[in-house]
Amino acid sequence: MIFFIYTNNVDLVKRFTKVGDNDLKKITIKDIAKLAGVSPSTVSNVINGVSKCSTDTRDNILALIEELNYKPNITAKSLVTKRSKLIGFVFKQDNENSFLQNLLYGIQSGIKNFPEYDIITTNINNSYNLEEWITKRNLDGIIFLGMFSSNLISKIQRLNIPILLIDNYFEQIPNINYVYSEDTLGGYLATEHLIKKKCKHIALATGSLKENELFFRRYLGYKSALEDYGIKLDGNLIFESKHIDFNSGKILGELITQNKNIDGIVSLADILAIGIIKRLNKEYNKIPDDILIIGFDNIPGCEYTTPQLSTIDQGIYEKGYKSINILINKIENNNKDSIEVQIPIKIIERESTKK
Amino acid sequence: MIFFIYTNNVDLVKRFTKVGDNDLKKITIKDIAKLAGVSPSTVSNVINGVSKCSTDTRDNILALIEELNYKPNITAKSLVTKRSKLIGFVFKQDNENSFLQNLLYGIQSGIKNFPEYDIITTNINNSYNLEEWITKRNLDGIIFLGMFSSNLISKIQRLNIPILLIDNYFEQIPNINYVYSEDTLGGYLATEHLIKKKCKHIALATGSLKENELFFRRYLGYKSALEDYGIKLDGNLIFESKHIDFNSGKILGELITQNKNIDGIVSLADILAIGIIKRLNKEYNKIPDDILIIGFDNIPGCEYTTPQLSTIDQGIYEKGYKSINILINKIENNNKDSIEVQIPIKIIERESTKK
DNA sequence: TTGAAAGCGCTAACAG
DNA sequence: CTGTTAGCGCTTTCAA
Repeated sequence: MIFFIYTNNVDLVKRFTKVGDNDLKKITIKDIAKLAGVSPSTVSNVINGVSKCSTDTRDNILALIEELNYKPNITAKSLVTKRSKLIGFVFKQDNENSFLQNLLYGIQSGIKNFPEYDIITTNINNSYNLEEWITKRNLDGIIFLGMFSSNLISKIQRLNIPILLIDNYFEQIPNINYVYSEDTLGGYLATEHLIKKKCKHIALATGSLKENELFFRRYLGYKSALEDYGIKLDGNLIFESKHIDFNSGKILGELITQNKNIDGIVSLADILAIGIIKRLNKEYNKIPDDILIIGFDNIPGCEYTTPQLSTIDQGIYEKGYKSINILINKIENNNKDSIEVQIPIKIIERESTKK
Repeated sequence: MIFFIYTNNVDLVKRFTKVGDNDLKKITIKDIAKLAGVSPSTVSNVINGVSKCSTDTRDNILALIEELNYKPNITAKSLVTKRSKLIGFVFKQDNENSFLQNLLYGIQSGIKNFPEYDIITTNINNSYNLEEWITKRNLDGIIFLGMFSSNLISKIQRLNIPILLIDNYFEQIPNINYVYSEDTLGGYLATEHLIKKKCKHIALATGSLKENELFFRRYLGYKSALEDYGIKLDGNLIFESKHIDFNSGKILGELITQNKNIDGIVSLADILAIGIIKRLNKEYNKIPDDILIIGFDNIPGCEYTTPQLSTIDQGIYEKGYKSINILINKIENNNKDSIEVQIPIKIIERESTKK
């Protein structure tokens, strides 16, 4: 039988426990208790800071914990407390989430403020049973990135754990938390930016406005800006795409080239804008001389295009960081109120609108 | 006191357990046992398929499990089996991992072949104690993406769990598994591709050849190809960059423009190539007329540039998918042999080498 | 301020 | 083929 020790003071352990020279033992709360000459419950109390005890025993126990590098077994703890300290993170493949890395990195960094917690990820497909996953792992909370059906979300809600939606806008179901960008403002600023550059016929490239509230909000910003500057909204200048990817962008680009009046494009997703640029460059190399374009998201690809794409930065890292903070606070405080947080956006001017 | 039921047959439970109308109860193995009129261990045996039992009791138990939608509590199981069924996935922010999403998606998809297992992620920074994380969560195995110091890996190894390194080449430490691409072949094919297009002075854009074995192997392919086609390797045509990102690419591009002889570039990372293209386009718009360029990785950004970047596709999704498979098989079979798997690469010809 | 005892939900001998 | 028992490492009453 081999045990493992994760301690620097093997001698101390050997002195008090039956551990041979070649054995290794993993320290438990009992070991600490025995060495400190107290009961396991006292050690547990000290660790968790519940009920006070004499400074002496406290210090003694803490010193031992430190010296033996004791780490409580989270599994055992979970079993009794019914908390896994595990947060689920769910995302789909289908959206061009070039920013997934950043977001996940933000989440991972943010969760380090809560040393007990960890992030566990999955994706879903038709046959995948998310409820089972949550139940099986006894998740304490869950984050969804992007659009998921309200049907799914409602189901998950029955499991009675805090839910946080990133970049999703549903009918406001209680006990669901939202983190998104200042999307409407972003749409406004992007449009205003073009207006101030003297664009008169500003096209809108977007995902589905009926099915995707995210785009709809950005669209509202576009609309308001036009109104504020006395430009009439022209439905013919709105180009919707079901899919949000590079090739769909090229298709929109194709359509846009057919209207020679257009002198500005607000693309509500960078990846569409990148496709549009690709298509426009093919026809005539006139960005930004004849036509300006601005995107939304600030994905890395914005820098790769020629010309480089102006855009609305949506603070992706911060989104992840904030999200995990909010969710864990909900969990810890057992707070059922629904919260909505907007991450500030900012405009990034690059070559595609430099005139 | 409120319980939760995750079952469709509340009545059945109520009949046998003290559960009021408004209570909900979470099904345990004891419930199944009681309802089936057997002992918990028998249920456990059936679930885990150990030791045979009469078809009758078996069917009966299975039917109940199905009907009550019983899911074993993985935490309780972990506590006794000492297996968390949790695989750690560690990556850094610093490399431009535009492919992280794909890779992670591959991992997540692959892990669905092992319904008990899940993937738990973290990143590391200077102060982060990875060993503590692994210990705390009692991880069954761990995957590293990219370069990590052999120092770190050795430390982790002491924890005695299977380790799998993706895109990393260390001195071959035993019990460590490797998944990487056919990097040398890729370097060879990329170079040969340019040679066949009549390039005579082929520059190499790369990360550090001393510090990063990944690039070194790709470089070996470059070198072999030149040899095979009787072209002398010219050290002046090798451009190393410490960092692998877009801006470093632009810097390399700057250097490359200073040697007017160069008529082909093999870039051992797409992201460098994209920067190079950006810089070259500024000077003279002569890709692919005067100078060809091919990258390595096939990240989405390859399509966004003008011209679009030819490259070596390294099967990122498959890498993730295979990796998790290998690792879990190691765990399940308690197999200590070290394994190395190469994911096949293929050349993708786009505009930047179309001549 | 501390400890004894029970138990979270499961598995693993060992008996029967 | 099945049940009894003990116990994983921790927390949580409750009593001392």
